[in-house]
Amino acid sequence: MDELMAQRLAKLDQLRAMGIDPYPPRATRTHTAAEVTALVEASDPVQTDTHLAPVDVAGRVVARRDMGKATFVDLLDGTGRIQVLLRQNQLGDVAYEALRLIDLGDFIGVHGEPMRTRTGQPTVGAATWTMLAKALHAPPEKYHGLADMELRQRLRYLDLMANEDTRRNFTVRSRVVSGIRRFLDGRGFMEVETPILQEAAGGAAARPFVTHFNALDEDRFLRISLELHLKRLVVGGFDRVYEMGRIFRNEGLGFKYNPEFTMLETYEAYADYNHVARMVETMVSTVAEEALGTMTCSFRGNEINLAPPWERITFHDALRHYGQLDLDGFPTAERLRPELERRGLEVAPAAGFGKLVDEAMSHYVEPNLIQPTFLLDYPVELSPLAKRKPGSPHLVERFEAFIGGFEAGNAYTELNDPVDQRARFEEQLALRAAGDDEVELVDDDFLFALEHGMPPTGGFGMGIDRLLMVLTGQPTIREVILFPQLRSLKD
RNA sequence: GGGCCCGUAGCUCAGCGGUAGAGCAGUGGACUUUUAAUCCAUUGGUCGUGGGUUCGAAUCCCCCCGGGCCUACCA
Repeated sequence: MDELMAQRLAKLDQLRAMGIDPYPPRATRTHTAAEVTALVEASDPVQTDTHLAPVDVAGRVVARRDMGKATFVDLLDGTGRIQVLLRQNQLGDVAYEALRLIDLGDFIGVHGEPMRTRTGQPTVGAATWTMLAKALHAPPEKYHGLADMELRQRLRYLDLMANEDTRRNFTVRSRVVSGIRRFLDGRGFMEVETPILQEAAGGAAARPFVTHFNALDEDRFLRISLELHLKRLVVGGFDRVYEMGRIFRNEGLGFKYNPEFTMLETYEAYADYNHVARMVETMVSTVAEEALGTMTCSFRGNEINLAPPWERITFHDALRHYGQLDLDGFPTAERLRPELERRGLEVAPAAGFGKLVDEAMSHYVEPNLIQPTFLLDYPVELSPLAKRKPGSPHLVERFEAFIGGFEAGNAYTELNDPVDQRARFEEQLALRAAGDDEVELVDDDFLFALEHGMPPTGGFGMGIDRLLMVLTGQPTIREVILFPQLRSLKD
């Protein structure tokens, strides 16, 4: 039925008949592909008879060019490609004939001298070869790679095998994540882990996933943010904490949405949102420089420069500037809604002032914030966990960071007044009663913690996946998540 | 959830009422410095699934399955 697989299974049998284990438990490798290339580059660049000491390389067979009594094979390992040259007079007739049993996708090891070919290509001239692991399926097409989006996501290993860009994106992701940890650790932050299964999912306005804890016969919610637990730790006396971990929101899929995504949150006692802004622009630009070698990147047709300082503009000024909308003239939901409707914006009937303002901002301001920008001082209705701005009781000390036209981070001077916090939760409750089901829930346990005193604190949150979209220049979040959510396949 | 588009060989794609095609991969052959190797020959298909229209369906219509883009809610 599956003829290609049957052929490969037959080759397995032939290998075993020759006394060769097609899946040996160990491999010998003295050099990676990159190391051999460097070794050859560092030696006499002219092709000569000078002999370098033999090396052992190992990798997946990704290309094969059979020339009769000489065969070229390209091996791919974690560091890149290396060409090997297998010649009948070097290997002997039996070992050379056995090359028939090597297919694309197999892992082999080669022992031989590093050399250059006539064209100067660094190559290992094989003295012997070893089967390391036989593949039973053919790899994707060598030139076009794996292009089908669905296959690339469902069979990510094939995507990684075939497409160098994919390998690069996830390599960058790894470097960015470790770079962020290094940056924060270097500033005296302590990494902590807080519960994913929670009795109440708070800290953000989003629908949670629900699961059930059998032993206690109680429902649990998967966390939708990290905020409330991290602040409890600040109450407890950990001055600088952060967590980078998966959070879950029971919402739709889209080019910038995956229901599980990685969130970074930091909390720094004795800092405010101005401190945080300086830290964020320094952190993102530093990490970009480390991971990409540059502070500029290309995203959705724009060249983005991440070098600090980033642009700063207040929420009010931005709406005035980009939307010709002056909130001073529309201070309540009752006044603002008809104005937005007059302008042709669609707004939910249950939307309170906060949601209306947010809608206006998303429509007029957000798409214009291509270069990194801090949008400062949000309306209090939109930010139930942020501290009010002195002298402006309707504003809070909050910023969102925008890059490439969408939100990449969110920060505030944390609300540490437990009485005000309780009042804000209750305002959210009123919104819920009015029909908005995506609001902050009252969290009495968190309030009890705040009542014990939390120092003035600057907090920050950032979607790592979205940052990665910008840094790698990928147009969809699925390109920076190894295994994005997909509908399950039914027979 | 709504709109538009896509599903053909292991992979990348043509074909869009009249005998199912190409390139790569595979198989056999030639070739000891190639590198998208080249050259000769050749195997391989329930055309996503199920129904319908038709003398005849990969092609037209409908249902379903999966995916992509746009759109709405959420970061």
